[in-house]
Amino acid sequence: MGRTADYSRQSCSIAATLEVIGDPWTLLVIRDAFQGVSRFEQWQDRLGVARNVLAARLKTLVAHGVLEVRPYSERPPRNEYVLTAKGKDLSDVLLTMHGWGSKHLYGEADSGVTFTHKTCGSELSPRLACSCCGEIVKRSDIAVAFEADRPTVADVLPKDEAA
Amino acid sequence: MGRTADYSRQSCSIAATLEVIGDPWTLLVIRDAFQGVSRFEQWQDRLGVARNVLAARLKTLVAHGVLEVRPYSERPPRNEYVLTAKGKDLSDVLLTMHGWGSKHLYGEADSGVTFTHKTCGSELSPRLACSCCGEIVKRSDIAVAFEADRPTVADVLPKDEAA
DNA sequence: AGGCAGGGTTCAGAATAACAACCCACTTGC
DNA sequence: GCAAGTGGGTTGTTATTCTGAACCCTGCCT
Repeated sequence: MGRTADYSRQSCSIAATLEVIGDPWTLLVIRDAFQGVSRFEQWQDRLGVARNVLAARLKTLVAHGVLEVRPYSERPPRNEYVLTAKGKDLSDVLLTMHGWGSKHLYGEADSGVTFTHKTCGSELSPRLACSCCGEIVKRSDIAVAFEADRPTVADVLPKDEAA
Repeated sequence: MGRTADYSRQSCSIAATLEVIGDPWTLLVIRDAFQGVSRFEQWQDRLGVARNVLAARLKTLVAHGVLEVRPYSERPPRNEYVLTAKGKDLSDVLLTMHGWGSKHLYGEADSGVTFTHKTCGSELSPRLACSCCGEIVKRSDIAVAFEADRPTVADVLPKDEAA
């Protein structure tokens, strides 16, 4: 389920990541999860997404281990969805996307959501740092390497047989 | 064009960014562009995407100023597509996605593409740093703020009247 | 001329997303 | 006790989008 496109023959972490978060609405669902949304109706209200699509997205995010189902009521049966550690690690992706959009799309206009870095008080505009040496990464300092015969996306992701 | 989903009523840099790069295949097109791909046939060979979809994606990326058309031959007329500065700034998004996929999807398996940080020689696993104070950003150090009545995505993006 | 390459466009048909209605298990109001 | 309301979905239909394959055009090669 999800987009029609099939990335599974690629052998690339980016393609694999897109297989998980690349469906329409998915990343906005995750964005809202970071802002504390955890229930079906809340997402539905905020996004205006079709209910069946939302249900499908939540299901596949759970299947991929990004969200976790947590029953918060037995009678009547009610679930909420919370980010797992894996899901929380997507914050970097969201923040870099926010940074790019703020810089290149909104410019000075300023969108409705801003992230502030508490320790220094400034509005966060993230740069990438190398976790090994701590330096800010410049594009020119990056070398890309290709290796053949690596596992494809299909090898790595669980089948979405959510039938 | 693109995904059916309509994010334009949102007021959020993330949604705006998704409006530009959220269509199926788009981010893989950009990934390949970073790896030096600049011509129609190259993308088509590497991605296996339908030709009309590829043509549509290139068109909207140009419309959004992520790619730039450059004729490299007059007779016969031939175009190539290269990343603009705006497009090159998407490297951070690609790198964080690669980092997440490598860590959580491929794990030790190692996908076919790796990024090396030349200055320290290690495989790059990016962390976010605050461009203001230079510190590595921890999730707990981030405060989210909402402001009402900001321009929506529709206000900020050019209409895709690529008719 | 015939074949081929690059860069597309134009179809039909299949797979999704959108929209709207409906269902079920309670809980609350009267 | 029963109607209405709420949360969390499912089940249809319709409308778009993607896919796949064929086709077009300009020029180069032989």
